[in-house]
Amino acid sequence: MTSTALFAEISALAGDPARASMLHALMDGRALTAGELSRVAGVTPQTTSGHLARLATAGLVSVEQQGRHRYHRLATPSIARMLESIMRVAADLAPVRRRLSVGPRDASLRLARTCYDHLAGTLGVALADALAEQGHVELGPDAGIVTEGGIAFLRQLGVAIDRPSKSRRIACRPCLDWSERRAHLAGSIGAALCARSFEAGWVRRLDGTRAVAITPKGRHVFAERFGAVLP
Amino acid sequence: MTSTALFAEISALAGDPARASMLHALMDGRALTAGELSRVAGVTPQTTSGHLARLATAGLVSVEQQGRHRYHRLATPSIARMLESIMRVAADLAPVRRRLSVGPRDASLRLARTCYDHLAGTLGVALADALAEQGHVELGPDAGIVTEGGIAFLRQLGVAIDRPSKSRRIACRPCLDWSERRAHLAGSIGAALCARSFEAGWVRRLDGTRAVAITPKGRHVFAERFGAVLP
DNA sequence: ACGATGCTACGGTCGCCTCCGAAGCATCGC
DNA sequence: GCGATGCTTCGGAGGCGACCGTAGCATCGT
Repeated sequence: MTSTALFAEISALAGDPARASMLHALMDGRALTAGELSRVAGVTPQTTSGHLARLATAGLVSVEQQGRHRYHRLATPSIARMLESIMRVAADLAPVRRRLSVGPRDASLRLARTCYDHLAGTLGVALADALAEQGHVELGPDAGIVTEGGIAFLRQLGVAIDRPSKSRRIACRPCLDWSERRAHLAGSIGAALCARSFEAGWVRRLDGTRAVAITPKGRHVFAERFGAVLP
Repeated sequence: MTSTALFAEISALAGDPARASMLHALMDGRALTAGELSRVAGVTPQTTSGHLARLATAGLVSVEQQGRHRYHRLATPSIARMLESIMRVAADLAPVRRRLSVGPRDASLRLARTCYDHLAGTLGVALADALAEQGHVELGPDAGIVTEGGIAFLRQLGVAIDRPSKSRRIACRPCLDWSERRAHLAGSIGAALCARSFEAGWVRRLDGTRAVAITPKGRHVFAERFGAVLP
């Protein structure tokens, strides 16, 4: 198995529309059953089973059996990053092609959603902008930095931040997504902020999708404490 | 054209072994002719032509005609990052599968090579380690920071660094690659360091591959100035 | 002008892979 | 126990796409 062949195999696995839909659905970091993924992909359960078997043996998804359900999730965070980067290219290429479908079904996704382990969409960008505006983070072209004040600010709001032992500073990863085409906070900081948002009830998951709803409490916190401008 | 369909299309384009080889070869950021790519992929010119046409119309590669040659390159840096992230997943998955081929042909690639616009391989990792050791950069799990001393140090060596206007600090992007499985410097800093290395004759490109050779002068500079430990 | 080189267009073959229907196995609820 | 649910395996039909041979067009060197 040469390096290129494995590369092609992984890409080909992501290159089927049905499997792409499933991987897309798993991008929020949750574990979904084969039946749910079947409905998402729009194919019959037996076809889905075959797809999931291939994804599992390749190591892209991990399977966990619970009773008569089999829960599938992305095997590693690096796979989520890979899917992210492909979506990024797709967003770059979309204007050249036809316009992306912007139906009402996408509206809630555009406003706020999870991107594997962090918040994305208008909300994610607004939070990143607000944190930068207040001097809590500094966002560069390749990466970002959480300032001393930012660490204190986030800790005060209950966001669990692990400070690296050696460094006094914390670097964070920006993530460009398809809807806003702007940077939002990813990496461990983004994950901690997202986890805290769910824990504190600032956002809650919407039905069975990647979309999240901003609660009244969350809207207040995001506006008053973070200084984020939300539509 | 819905978002998922475009995602699948891009993945499928990268999912063919012949096209994967071509994209792999283009990862060093240079522009290659159809004939070169044909030899790399191991297929006939007419098959190559078809593949390149599909890659070009999709927008993954851009074409530039010069005489009777047609030069192809990756259309955007985001595409290089996408390929990088797929290679990263492939490297993660490789131990589970069979061992990667580590023939003598790969030896020079493992020692030093370009990764689109920055240096990778043992050299890339050694430079990153040395810069971190000397306190010129601080590498975190998600991103890194170039310190004030690091900026001065790199400028002194002729590395062109654009300091962002607003921030006093420069964040940089780490890149994990398949051979070392360790972080090396990517992003604008990595690109500047790589460009300077070619310009100053510290490294030179090896025949027609991604591999680069470390010149005697380069070996001296990397060891004495950077403090990098090279085999 | 002439052949050589680099690349592309067309037509046909072949193989892989996606998909579903039918059937089988495990688990859950009653 | 017994049916219902969730998922998988098997088998076959269908279609897409990769590949090459042949042929044609543009460009370069002499």
